[in-house]
Amino acid sequence: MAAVDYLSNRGFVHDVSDEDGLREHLETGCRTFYIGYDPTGVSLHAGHMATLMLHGTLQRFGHRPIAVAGGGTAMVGDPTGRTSARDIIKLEDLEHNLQGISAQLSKYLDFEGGQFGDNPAATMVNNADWLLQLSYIPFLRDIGQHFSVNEMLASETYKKRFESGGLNFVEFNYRLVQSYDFLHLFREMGCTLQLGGSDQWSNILGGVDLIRRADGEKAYALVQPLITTPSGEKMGKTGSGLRVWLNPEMFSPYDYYQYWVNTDDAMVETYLKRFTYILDDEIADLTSVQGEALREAKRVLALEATAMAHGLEAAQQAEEATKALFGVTTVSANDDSLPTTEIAVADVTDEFTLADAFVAAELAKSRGEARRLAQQGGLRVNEDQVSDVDMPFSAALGDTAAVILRAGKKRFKRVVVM
RNA sequence: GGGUAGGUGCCUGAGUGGUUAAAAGGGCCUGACUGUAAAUCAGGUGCGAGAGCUACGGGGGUUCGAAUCCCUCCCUGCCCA
Repeated sequence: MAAVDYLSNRGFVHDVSDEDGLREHLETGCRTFYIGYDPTGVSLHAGHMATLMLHGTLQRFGHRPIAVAGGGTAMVGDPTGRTSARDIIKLEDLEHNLQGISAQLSKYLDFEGGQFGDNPAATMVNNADWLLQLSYIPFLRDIGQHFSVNEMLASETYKKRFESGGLNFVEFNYRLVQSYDFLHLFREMGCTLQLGGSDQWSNILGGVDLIRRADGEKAYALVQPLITTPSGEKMGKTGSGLRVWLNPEMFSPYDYYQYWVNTDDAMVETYLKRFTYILDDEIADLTSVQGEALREAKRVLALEATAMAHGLEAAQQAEEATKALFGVTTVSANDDSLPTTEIAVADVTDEFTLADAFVAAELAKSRGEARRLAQQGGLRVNEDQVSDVDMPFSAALGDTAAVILRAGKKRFKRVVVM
């Protein structure tokens, strides 16, 4: 199947600059393409999944991916889709962020080459390397001349910013800078295609236009639909607003698995298509059912997504823990693959109450909250409902060294006294 | 640079000297119902066992008492240059 058709079937295509041209282009050789990653955090999160999958998919079709870390553009700040100016990031943070992100990219892209047949290796570059050297006057002369202010002002992106408070000159230049990236990669690395989310459409087209105007050459743009939850939220946050980080230190594989297994019924098919490499037929089978049976599809989704981000072993552990907690078998407090909080023996005095333990395990923000939860019947030690959060933790512990604390139906922690 | 309107809890947004830890909505949490889904319903939602403490952009002041009045600084929008 042609790459373009696969992407289209899987729901990756929101807009293409020249679909027939691109199909032809991708079928007649190994092409170089890029996606930009914003290094404003130390870790990517589930909101980046769509991008990572798009990136990895095309590599599996034998094309060469470039991941562009926006080290330079992060210093400018993309005004797209924002109602206020982005914080401009500090240089030292940037370095740190780039390291974290590149480690995660390697889970989704093959930087060695040959992992999926004869695919070329992916490369990562930092646009700070060329952007920071630019001289203002030559840039204005060579690049600025190709951009129409009228056109930019008319665009939805900038119009919105005008209405909601205005934007500064730095942000206004973002379009030129990102377009220049594409031109640079085209010239230096033969990159002819830029991918992104549909919010990047105008920025990416800016680059396509620039390549045509400056060098008289053809380049392509393809953007994918942004996925929102049925309640209209962007992906990548839990209900309580926590980011679903890919870094296991920041968001455990168990929680990551839970994030996916809790997928809304209506989104299961979309997610399977976009976030796994499972074949179409199998997806069709999994999603042909209704009601409770859909949970199997969610299980597969969660396992695949977790395995990709954290490895198969971690994903299976998360699945086991899930079965134990929500299934018939009981959880063992001795199972050290469960998310665990360690408490020093010395801390477990008679003053240290059950409420303190729940706070320590991050299942309650304060003792007051633990108390409220208990009143509402939401706290458990192992299987037993907690009625008195002021009892010493040691009493609840008995003569064991580990217990399972639960808050509500879905949150739990294994607590071990060391 | 001048004028003007603002900055309240996770968010939107009331409150203009005293029962205001701060209306109302949203969000979130817990429970019921379920399928670890959605929808619905009930309760909860600063810290503290409590006394009490801390909170309405920052700092200072007036007052028995301030989110509310005064001074000052910072920030944002709008209009003019």
